[in-house]
Amino acid sequence: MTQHDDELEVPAAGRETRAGAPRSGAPRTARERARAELTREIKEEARRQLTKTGADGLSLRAVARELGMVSSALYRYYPSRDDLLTALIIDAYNALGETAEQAIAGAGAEAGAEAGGAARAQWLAACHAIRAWARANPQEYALIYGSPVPGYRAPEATIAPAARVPLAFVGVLARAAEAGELAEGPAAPDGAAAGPPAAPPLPAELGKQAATLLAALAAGPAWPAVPDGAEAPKLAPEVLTRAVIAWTQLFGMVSFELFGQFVGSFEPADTLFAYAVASLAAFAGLR
Amino acid sequence: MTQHDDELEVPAAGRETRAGAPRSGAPRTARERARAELTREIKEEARRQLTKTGADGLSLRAVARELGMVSSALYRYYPSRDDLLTALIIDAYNALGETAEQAIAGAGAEAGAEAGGAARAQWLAACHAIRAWARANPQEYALIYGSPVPGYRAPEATIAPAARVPLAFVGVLARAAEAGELAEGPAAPDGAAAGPPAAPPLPAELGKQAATLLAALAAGPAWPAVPDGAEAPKLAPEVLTRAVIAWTQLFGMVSFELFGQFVGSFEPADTLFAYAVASLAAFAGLR
DNA sequence: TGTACATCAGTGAACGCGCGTTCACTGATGTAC
DNA sequence: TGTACATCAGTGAACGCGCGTTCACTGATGTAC
Repeated sequence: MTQHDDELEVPAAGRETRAGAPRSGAPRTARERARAELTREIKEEARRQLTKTGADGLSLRAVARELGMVSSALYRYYPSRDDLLTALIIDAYNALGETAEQAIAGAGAEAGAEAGGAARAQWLAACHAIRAWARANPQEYALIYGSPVPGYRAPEATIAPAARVPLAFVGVLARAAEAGELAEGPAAPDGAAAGPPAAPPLPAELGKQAATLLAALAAGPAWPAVPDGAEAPKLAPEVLTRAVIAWTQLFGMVSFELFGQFVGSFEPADTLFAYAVASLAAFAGLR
Repeated sequence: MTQHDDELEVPAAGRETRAGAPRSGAPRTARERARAELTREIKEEARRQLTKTGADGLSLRAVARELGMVSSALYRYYPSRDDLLTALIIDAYNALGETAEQAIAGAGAEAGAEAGGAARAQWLAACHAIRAWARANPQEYALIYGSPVPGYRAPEATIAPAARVPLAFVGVLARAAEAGELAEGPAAPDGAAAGPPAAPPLPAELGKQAATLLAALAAGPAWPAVPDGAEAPKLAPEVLTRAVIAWTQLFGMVSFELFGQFVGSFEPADTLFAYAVASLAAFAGLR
């Protein structure tokens, strides 16, 4: 499976030939170029079909048909249907992750002028970008945040891409903490004036879980979007926990909107969404 | 379709014979009893299979096989696969709705002694009951709150059962409003002492949507769990909107837990869940 | 209470479809000398 | 630069499977007189 995962992205190149050293960089021979291109085309056609049929309607034969190939030819590129699905899932996570990261980068640049509130602007931008992406790519969204495809078990290779969005949010909070833009620090449980979120204190077990996760993040190689600092910034468990809650609210709302739970009530959901996102940014401590 | 929906629950009884008047009540003849029973058994076997295969793995042939019938025989009971699915969906919505309603009723009874906070206890009880049901019936949960089954369009008959949970929550809030248990009334935008939620004011459009929905609820026949009062209780648009946000958070969190987005971080999610639910109850104004 | 007829449940065969995957094969592309 | 061999992409047929739905049928259950 690990071998496959490598092949999914850059199929022949990046693999060792039997005789020589591993090849580097981009494909060189016509064969390798053709292979890389077809691997991409198959994935794109599969994504196109996903749009119409949903995750488990995805059919290798239909993809091959549309590409003018015979179905068995696909097995030169993806060893099974599940591997093709995995590639689509990874792509979707990455696309959404990049969307969020770019929104944050963009909001950071814009809001650079004003002194405070930059982190809040980034947070809101990420939320709105995520919603927009989900609305533009509902089937890909459903693929990663909908009910799991029965019989399919996501391989480890999906974990890192799946973490990009949460990590992006954590990055925003970390920068906010450094810049002193959080309404409530870990040691200041009740700053009355500025309107801090009125949430109950963390239960012990929850605080431990949050601390463990923070430690893992700090130790991990992929602390997000915090330029160069070898040390991961400190973040209070309270803040992380509230961010997680805001995160679940965000995706709960997007899912409800996409999956039709709002029909007949809060539609269009734009205003509700903006209000909710702003409320939960405040809840997370951003001001 | 409307005719079918009637048949799904009480198949032969409740329909008119060609010659006479509509039959009333429970099935009388052996045939009618057998029919009602088999209709139920088919649905239950289908639900059992759902547990293993997921929504679109549901197969009429497999259900028939398990019941020792020939597949075509099922068409005497459900005119198509989609109708069977619809029956399962309606059942799931009703089961979850009833779970929530009973939790509320139970918490109401228990907390009847203490003066205040009854509504808050009911709210929390409903949230925990919903999560427990979802964990106990993950496939049924996925059926109604997961990604929509491609090619299936939910008929109108699902709307009312789907509304039970949100209506139950609204009922709790309505009673809380009457009892003066809400932290923030519609006319009191900033009660400083009691720790009101620090949320931005409602945008105009959102207030209008909420008001429209409230009016529809008041006019509708199914104002929930408010004993007898012909007039629907008044609820501030702000309160309704925040409740909707809490509602999306609840289901977002349950979905994340069930669909595996928490693996490796906040698991077990019990403490996180309790904390989140309490926080958002406060956000909705319950104290 | 008994008979004649109508209704209905369940059968078994069939239609027509689509799927994932394997396998022996051919022809083209690449490599080593 | 040219030839001999190895690698690889794509073909076409096949295996074995399962599905939803239709239809003419039989036998049992129900109803009217």
